[in-house]
Amino acid sequence: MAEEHKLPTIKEIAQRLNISVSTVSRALHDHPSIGLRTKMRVQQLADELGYEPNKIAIFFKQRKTYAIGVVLPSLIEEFFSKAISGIEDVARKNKYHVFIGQSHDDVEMEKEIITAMKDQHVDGLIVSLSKQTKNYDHFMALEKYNIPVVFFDRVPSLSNVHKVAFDMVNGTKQMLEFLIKKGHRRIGILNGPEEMISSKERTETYKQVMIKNRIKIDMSLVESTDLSLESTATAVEKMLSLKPRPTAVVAINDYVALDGIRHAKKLNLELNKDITFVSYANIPITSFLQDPPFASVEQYPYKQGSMAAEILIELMNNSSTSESFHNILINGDLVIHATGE
Amino acid sequence: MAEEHKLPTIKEIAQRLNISVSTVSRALHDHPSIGLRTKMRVQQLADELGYEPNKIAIFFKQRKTYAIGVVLPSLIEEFFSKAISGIEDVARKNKYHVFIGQSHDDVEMEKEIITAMKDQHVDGLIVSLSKQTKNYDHFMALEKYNIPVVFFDRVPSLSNVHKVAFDMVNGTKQMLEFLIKKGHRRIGILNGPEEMISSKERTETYKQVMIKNRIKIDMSLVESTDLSLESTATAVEKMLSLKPRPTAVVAINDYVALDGIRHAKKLNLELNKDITFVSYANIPITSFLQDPPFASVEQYPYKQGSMAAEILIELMNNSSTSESFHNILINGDLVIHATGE
DNA sequence: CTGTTAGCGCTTTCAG
DNA sequence: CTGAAAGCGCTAACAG
Repeated sequence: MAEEHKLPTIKEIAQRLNISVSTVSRALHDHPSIGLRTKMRVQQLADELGYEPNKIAIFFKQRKTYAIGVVLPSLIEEFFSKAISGIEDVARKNKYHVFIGQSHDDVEMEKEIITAMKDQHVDGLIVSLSKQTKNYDHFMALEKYNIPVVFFDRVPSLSNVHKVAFDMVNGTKQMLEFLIKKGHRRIGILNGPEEMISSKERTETYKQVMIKNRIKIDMSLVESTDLSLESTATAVEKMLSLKPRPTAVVAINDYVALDGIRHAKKLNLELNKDITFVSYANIPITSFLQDPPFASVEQYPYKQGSMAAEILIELMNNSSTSESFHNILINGDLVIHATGE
Repeated sequence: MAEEHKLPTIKEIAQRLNISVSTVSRALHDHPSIGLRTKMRVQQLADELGYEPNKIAIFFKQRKTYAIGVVLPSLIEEFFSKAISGIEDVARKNKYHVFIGQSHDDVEMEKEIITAMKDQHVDGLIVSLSKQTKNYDHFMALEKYNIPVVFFDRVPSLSNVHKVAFDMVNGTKQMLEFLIKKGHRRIGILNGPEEMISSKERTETYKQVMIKNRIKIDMSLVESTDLSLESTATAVEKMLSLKPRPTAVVAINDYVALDGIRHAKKLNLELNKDITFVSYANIPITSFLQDPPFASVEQYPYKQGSMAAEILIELMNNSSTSESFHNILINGDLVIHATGE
């Protein structure tokens, strides 16, 4: 069945045409210094034989693979799969291919993937950090191989790296101001793990907005979850048993918000009346939900991905000049889901 | 910043040690015929210099890339991202890397990706077809390059290919028998595009089960959607305006079922009483839904992915013998979501 | 306009 | 036990 047809090479073309391989190579590349006659003869024979350049040989020779690696926590989160689409589109436009690796929020896995990608000689990397990652040595080591890295969404707390991230400060301000304008004074936060920069930023912004609006800050209104089911349940429970209960809660993401909503319903609280939940958007089917969060901040994952890819491509082209570091902030937009209140 | 440290090669090690490259190569590979002394000297210097083999050079030499390509319609569907995880796990265990490409259900895109992967010299491919794909020439062409292909989930209607798919006949039987046992006699089908094998199988099984249960077949109870929003809306509308109305509806997937459910509610039908919806599972957050489908058939995407990968790896190892074709059917299981009825 | 030659890094006969 | 040499397919500097 499988005929061991070894594929034709420029060498073979050269022999058949009684010319040199370099001429063939040049002809195939439409080099200006090749005579039209030979060019055509070569082209034609190449077509006849079904010649296709061996990309691996070319990669080897050029020291370039036209591949970019993408490392992220999980494809299952719609946020990331949308980001990938953004990356892919930009990559394709620039003739690059994309390798994807999932860290599943495990640092060791993340390191493994990075190593694998370095071994495969990707020309550059786009990374969203695992939840566990606190040390960035495995990324810094890539400099040695001249592999540029652009981080997105979950970015390191370093200034000497390239990154694209959601503007948490601004997004959170929008949310809080929105709630305050609606009359809420007692606003809770269901925050993420304290190690994540975004969590810190959320807390800081919270304080800042409260001060600006002359609302006294009550840190018992800020609960953290490591995003596991149990931890989230505990946080939600604590939050809803506070006295007095918050009238609005900002959750780190839609899933956490939904957990809060379920719990509130169990307590027979009327949604968007006794208590309002808002969050940062990351689930697909809000429209099918009975009680969606009242509003969420859209984080534009496709845009984050495509911007990261654009920056990376720029870096790969001017590998020489690493003058300054990109630090892009993506502005979120408030989207209202529910009606009522 | 970026030091042009070119990476050490075996040649360099050889020179420094005043031995030949072949000896270095063998020493590094722990070849039995190399003296312990030299072996150790080489190993040590290699460590000192931070030597790492140039994989691209090796790929080039070995004509093998240890990469497998995965082509599927969309990562955003949880079904596929879970399948990927299955593929990745098996691949990693066998030292393979995974390239992913999304066809976005576009044949042209699918062809492009296949070409790109062929150019990158992947050692094998795992594919779930785009909705549009009716002609399989671009896959058949891969034989020429000795790239084996394993299809999964959306597989071609050919017998001379390797494939892993959900057992639609069995899954549909389970569903229908379940409904019939619950007393339903007038059962509708919201089917997928007629070109998809699975749709045909669903219809055939429907007829078969009806006959077996001595229920007269009414083909007006079978509606098709091409899965676009409009088409689904139309199909749902037709289905629910049939007289008499079906008391149960089997939908091709959860999204279609949810559309049906929404529409039924608009008509003030009581769910799981006036009308019951069931479907084939593919959404993540059933537990958060107000009115989930009453039951769905779990299709085990992770398992489909990992089995496809295992078959592929087997094929890549014995590229010689393409004796017979794998044709695996995965059994679904009925999962009840709602209570009541 | 075309050919010769060297070489990318590594593996692998074939000879010692 | 070790070395020399060829070669994978392609590009490009150099020389006509």
